[in-house]
Amino acid sequence: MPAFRPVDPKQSFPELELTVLQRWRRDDVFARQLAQRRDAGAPIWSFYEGPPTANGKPGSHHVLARAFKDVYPRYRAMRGHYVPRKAGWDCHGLPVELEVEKELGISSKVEIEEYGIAEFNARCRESVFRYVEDWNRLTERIGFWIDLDDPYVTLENDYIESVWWSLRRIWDEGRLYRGHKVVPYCPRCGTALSSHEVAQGYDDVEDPSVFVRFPVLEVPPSNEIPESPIEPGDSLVAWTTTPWTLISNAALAVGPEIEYVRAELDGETFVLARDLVERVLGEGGEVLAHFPGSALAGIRYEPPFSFISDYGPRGHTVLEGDFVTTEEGTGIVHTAIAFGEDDFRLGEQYGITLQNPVRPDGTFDRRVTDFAGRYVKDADPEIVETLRASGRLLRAEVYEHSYPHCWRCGTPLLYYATSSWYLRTTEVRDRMLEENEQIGWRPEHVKHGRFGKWLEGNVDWALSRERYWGTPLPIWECGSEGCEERFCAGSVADLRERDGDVPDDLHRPYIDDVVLRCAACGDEMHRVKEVIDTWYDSGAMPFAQFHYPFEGEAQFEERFPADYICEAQDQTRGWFYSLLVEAVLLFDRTSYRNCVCLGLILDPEGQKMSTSRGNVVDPWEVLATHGADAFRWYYLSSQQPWAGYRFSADTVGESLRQFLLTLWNTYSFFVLYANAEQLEVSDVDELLVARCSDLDRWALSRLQGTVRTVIERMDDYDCTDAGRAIAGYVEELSNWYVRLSRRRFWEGDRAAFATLRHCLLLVAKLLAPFTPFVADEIHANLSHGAADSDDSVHLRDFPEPDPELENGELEAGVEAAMRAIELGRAARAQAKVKNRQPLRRAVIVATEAERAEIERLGGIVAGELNVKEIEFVSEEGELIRYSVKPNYRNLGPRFGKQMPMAAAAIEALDPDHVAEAIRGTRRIGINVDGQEHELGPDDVTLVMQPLKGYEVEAEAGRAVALALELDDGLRREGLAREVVHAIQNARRRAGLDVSDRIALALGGDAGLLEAARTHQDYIAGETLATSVELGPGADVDGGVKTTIEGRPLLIAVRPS
RNA sequence: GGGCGAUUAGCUCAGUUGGUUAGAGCGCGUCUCUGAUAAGGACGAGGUCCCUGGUUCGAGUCCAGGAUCGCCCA
Repeated sequence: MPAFRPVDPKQSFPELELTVLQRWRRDDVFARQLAQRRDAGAPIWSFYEGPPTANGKPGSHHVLARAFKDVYPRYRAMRGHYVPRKAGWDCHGLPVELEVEKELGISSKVEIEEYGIAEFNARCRESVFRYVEDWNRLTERIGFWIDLDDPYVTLENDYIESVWWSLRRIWDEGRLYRGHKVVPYCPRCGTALSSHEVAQGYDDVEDPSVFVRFPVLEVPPSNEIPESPIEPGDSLVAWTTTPWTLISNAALAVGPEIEYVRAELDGETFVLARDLVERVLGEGGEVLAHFPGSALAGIRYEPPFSFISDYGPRGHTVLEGDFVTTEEGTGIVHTAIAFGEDDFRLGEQYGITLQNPVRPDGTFDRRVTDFAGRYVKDADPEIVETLRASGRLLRAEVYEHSYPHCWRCGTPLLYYATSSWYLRTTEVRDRMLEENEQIGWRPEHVKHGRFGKWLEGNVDWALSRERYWGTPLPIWECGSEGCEERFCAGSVADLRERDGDVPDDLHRPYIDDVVLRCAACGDEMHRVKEVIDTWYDSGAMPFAQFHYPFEGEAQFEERFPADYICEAQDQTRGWFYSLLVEAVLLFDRTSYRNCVCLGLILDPEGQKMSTSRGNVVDPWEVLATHGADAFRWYYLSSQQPWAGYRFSADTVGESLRQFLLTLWNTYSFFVLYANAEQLEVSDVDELLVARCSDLDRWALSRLQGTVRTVIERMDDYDCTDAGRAIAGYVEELSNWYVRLSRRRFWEGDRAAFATLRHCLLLVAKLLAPFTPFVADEIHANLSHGAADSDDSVHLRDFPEPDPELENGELEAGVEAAMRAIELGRAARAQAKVKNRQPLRRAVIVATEAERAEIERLGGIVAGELNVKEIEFVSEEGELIRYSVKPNYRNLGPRFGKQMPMAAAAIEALDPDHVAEAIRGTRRIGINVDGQEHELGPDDVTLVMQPLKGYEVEAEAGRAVALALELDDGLRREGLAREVVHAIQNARRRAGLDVSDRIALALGGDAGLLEAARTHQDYIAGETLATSVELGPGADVDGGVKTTIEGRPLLIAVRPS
């Protein structure tokens, strides 16, 4: 029974992960990690889960978010925090309703109401959990530790009640009000559309484009323009593409800074913006005077229609508006308060009375006698004709532009003033900006960029939706004429107190049946019909997830605000905003301290991944082929997450090969030889630094720096750099430490085993937040061996760097040795001399300091280069030539403009003298522009030029030269190594284990056999041969035949 | 139309406060090594650092303008 569970070097990671998952489940590891910290009174590190909606299958982009939501909590937990992680589900909203509408084959509010709100909402309720099992399965499979057994669910009565509580708080502060606003509105569906919906429905259409005369009636005295005063009878010219809104014309708007003219054409006088005279009037217009728009303010004019005239004192006058441009039209803007956002704002600013003669179905009401009952767009041609008949029409054209349509029914949208409930967020705008300064954003630019800009432009939140499946707005209004009484419920108890009969389900339609008694007049109060924007639900999660303040007070307080949240960048105006604004409204502070924004997942062609494009990668496919660790590792380390990902299953495979397999091979190497040596865990669990080799100490030293970097980067929410640091270390461990130390492992060197085990265990801990499966597997086997244990790396503390194990000089030395090895290998390749052919000597060019370090590792360097001896040539060697380069970084600031001259002067210096100057035995200077400058050692760099007569490779001041001449001894040795190589291949072909002993027989070419005889002990040792037969008499029957340098060799290998 | 971001090798990405020969991995070609490896190593091909100006002794890096792409919003 081996001490360590044998490791399959070709292990399937997906299979491995499933066994680890079972272990976690069996040992209840997640719960124990939580309990361990909680029971120890560890400080809380708070994470808020942004709730997904489970009415669709989770995709690969959800794996991205969940990987990032997992990695930092895991890290913090290992660093000693108690990190509770409560799952959540977002349940309400229009997308859910649309899904259900699609199922039912209906597409309008009328149809929903015919179908029945109760049944409709019941279907919505069912729909939002349709894929919850898929979500739970995926969440567990990718190792996202979050408490799925006790999630917050936004449709539950408790959650709704907490939301009500918050709305009541805001109501009490006078920040929840009913107001009017112009919104994109579909008259056929009878509902406003969200901006997201509007964006889907832009379409090119042809609309009428009309220029209309607005005759001046009266010019206020203060506005007289001396040169050429506007006179009654002049025509102000305005332009519109929606003639039907002219019926509601309430004012004209001009830009105060824009220049306008009074111009004559065919005996008629027009007023319009200077820049647009030609476009509107043609060539013939004669300009009489020009003046700024402010000179027009207050002018009273005659409106084109007189159905409605009561707009208040500033009605049908010229107003100043900051939104006016001269890019199209006339620079004078027809203003219809109810049908445009700018118009509406202008109306508010000047106190224009809001008049809306268009009914919710898009038809004119009775006041518009001539057109009453007509759908507004259909009335356009007749309206134009009427204008023509009355002499008001200056010009009518057809205008093609992109205009929004209802994406469901294709009806052109109207911009339409409708009443909504608002949160007065503008009152806390400055507080939000202040709190935003406290938030750590990743990437940093979000703070003052996308998010900060959004906050600066804050407008009151239109909270209500005239829909069905959402948290009902808890406002009851008195139905009695003239009674303004309203009541905002802050709890279920509030309703009961007012004798409301509270239903079991707080959703529509049941809540609509709750009738209260008006406190003022005693009449009946009914709930308003609206539900609230589902974003409010999600922003309420800091308190609503605990049913605060009705219960869960302690939990709320200890977890508020969150230390960390993470979502995709599109949440800037979604969850990131709703969380902040609600927290500031209710608690006057932000609800999160750090926020990581994730980018988009694109397909390999750079196209956004979406179901409609059909380019989504099924996460289960990735998990089945490469596994969760590879999936996570790709996301966490391949690049900064906000940059977005060019994603395909293949790129995940690449990160698997690149990193996880390197790690796994190193680990399996350890286990293979530890078991071959029959080591026990206790043989290697103590790291005795005193018995370690330089290379051991090097591996340990590099590890400390890696630990420090990982902690520093993880504390800064930069798992990308942290992951890359780990990958860099694993690469060094595998390709330098293990490769150069192999012989020690074959020979059972305990210090090597203890070192490698120590490093791998620490790497497993560093990796635990990243690749929790493979980290736990390696940790389990190396710490306990084959013994069964319920220990887990995830219950351990994160490593701390140990300064005792750090050795900067050693690291520099090994670095120099590595460079020498790399250069030597290059020289061999250049000379086309195989590595197996020993050479007499390598000559290494190095500084004195490097020389000392390389000499410490001389054996390793000689072995790697396969040379008998190493010789050093330092600066003083006569074979060396130098060239001198200026150090721009130092000298640039000193010489400034004279730098080019200084550089030329330095390059002309005698390199040998510079070398002496650097050693401090001589002083040296240059003369630039008649001025003398002394140079210090840091001002110049010496570049050593390679030697002559050797095969050399050189780079940046280092060089390695190889002596290429061979003697018979070296040749024989080279042949012996070729023979070993051939025997090893034969062993492998025979299917022998690395530790199997053999009986060896060799036949064939006499020269080869002679080399083999000379180095018989070496060959036997290398190939684990207990007996060696050589020569013509050797029993090579059944052996394999091969050739070395064209000479035949027969090899027979038998287990002994 | 506005805001934000990106653009470096065929592909995926690094590139520090501005410092003079711009890097890595993958892929490709040639060679090599193997007593762990799906691996490792060497060499090679492959670059208008998106473009144009500017600042500077010096710009992939800083500034301005433009192009293209993406996101968010109108």
